[in-house]
Amino acid sequence: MQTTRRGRPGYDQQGILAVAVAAFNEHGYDATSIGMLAERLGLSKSAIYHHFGSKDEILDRALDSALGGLEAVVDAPLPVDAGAADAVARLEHVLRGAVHVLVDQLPAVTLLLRVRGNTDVERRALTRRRAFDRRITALVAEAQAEGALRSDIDAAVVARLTFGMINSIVEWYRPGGREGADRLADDVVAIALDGLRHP
Amino acid sequence: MQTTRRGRPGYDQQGILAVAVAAFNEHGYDATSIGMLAERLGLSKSAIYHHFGSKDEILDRALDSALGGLEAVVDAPLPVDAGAADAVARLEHVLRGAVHVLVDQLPAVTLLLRVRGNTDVERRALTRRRAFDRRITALVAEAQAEGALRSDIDAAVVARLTFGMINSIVEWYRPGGREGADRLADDVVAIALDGLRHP
DNA sequence: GTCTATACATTGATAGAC
DNA sequence: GTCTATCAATGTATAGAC
Repeated sequence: MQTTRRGRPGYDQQGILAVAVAAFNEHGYDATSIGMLAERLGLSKSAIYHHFGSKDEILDRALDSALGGLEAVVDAPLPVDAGAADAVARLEHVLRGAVHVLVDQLPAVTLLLRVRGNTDVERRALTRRRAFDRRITALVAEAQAEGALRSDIDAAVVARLTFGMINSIVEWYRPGGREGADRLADDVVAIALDGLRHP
Repeated sequence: MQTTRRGRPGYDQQGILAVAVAAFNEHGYDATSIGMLAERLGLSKSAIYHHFGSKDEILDRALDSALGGLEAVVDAPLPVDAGAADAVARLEHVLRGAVHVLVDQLPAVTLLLRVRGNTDVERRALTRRRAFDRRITALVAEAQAEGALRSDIDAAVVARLTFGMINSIVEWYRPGGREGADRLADDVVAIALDGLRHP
């Protein structure tokens, strides 16, 4: 890890990455030139190429960070005890975890959600995203089989619509707003599981 | 309207528009060059400039089409009778209508949802989108005031999450799939209003 | 670790013939 | 309504000095 900052004026990869991801989200990856990044960083274009081999590599690092965060949520869905929780409880925990990853890594996840698969880097990221989706769908199907969730809607559709709701948070959530991540996760779970209709 | 096709080999604006929107959605607006459009159309670059003044103008036309469709849904929310329906019924009707517009104008709406506001054309489209969002939020607030919807979640958050769910349909829905638009609208309304939990 | 200078491809857009 | 030819600007990336 060369994340340790020693020389004062110089940037390290993390510093450049943060600025780059912000710029990618503002203007889109393609519309963001290396020159624009250089300007924001107060560097020359070639200084950036000292840290990253290509523009694609910058994107690759950012996407890996976001995917790692999301994968960690489904990899460790156990809240406190090791007791085998039912599928709905695990699903609810995953939904809350995903909201928190979205909020905590807002720029990287935002970038991830806009990837369309036009380059090798983007296609690899999409493959990992699809694997994530399949695990969510399996969890939904399990909860349906347990009789805890309604079974009149296809599990894959449920997974897509529910995560569509969660993912849309990157479109409007800004840190420091009225809504905290915990409250937001409560709202998402409330709508997804119990609906908007007044009880 | 010069949509009427007279000369056989020549393209009209609509024909070019359809190909352009598809390309924009595949590669992103910025990554799609006029040269790529010319190639797909079997035309030269300058032939395209005969139909549209600029690349921006092509985007403008496409976004206007998508926005018009969505605005029509909230402008005429009355199903059959002119009787003043309650707010929940009107909201449900708007949700279903939005799903249908998404499915019917999938390419144009997909493009609209990816706009970030980097040019004047994009900013104008975003302004119209925000006006649409405000009308949805008002409808939700009205339904909450009537006591039909739960009031423990902010109306604006409800509107954003619900339409986040609907908008995410463009990410995976493909015409001709198992799920028809009507069925999909049923699923969205079922989850949003009544939730996933087994009754 | 940063710079200047530059190579080389591609871009959006225009001019003018047919 | 379409073409060829061309422009100026901008893009990614590299070479080599400090």
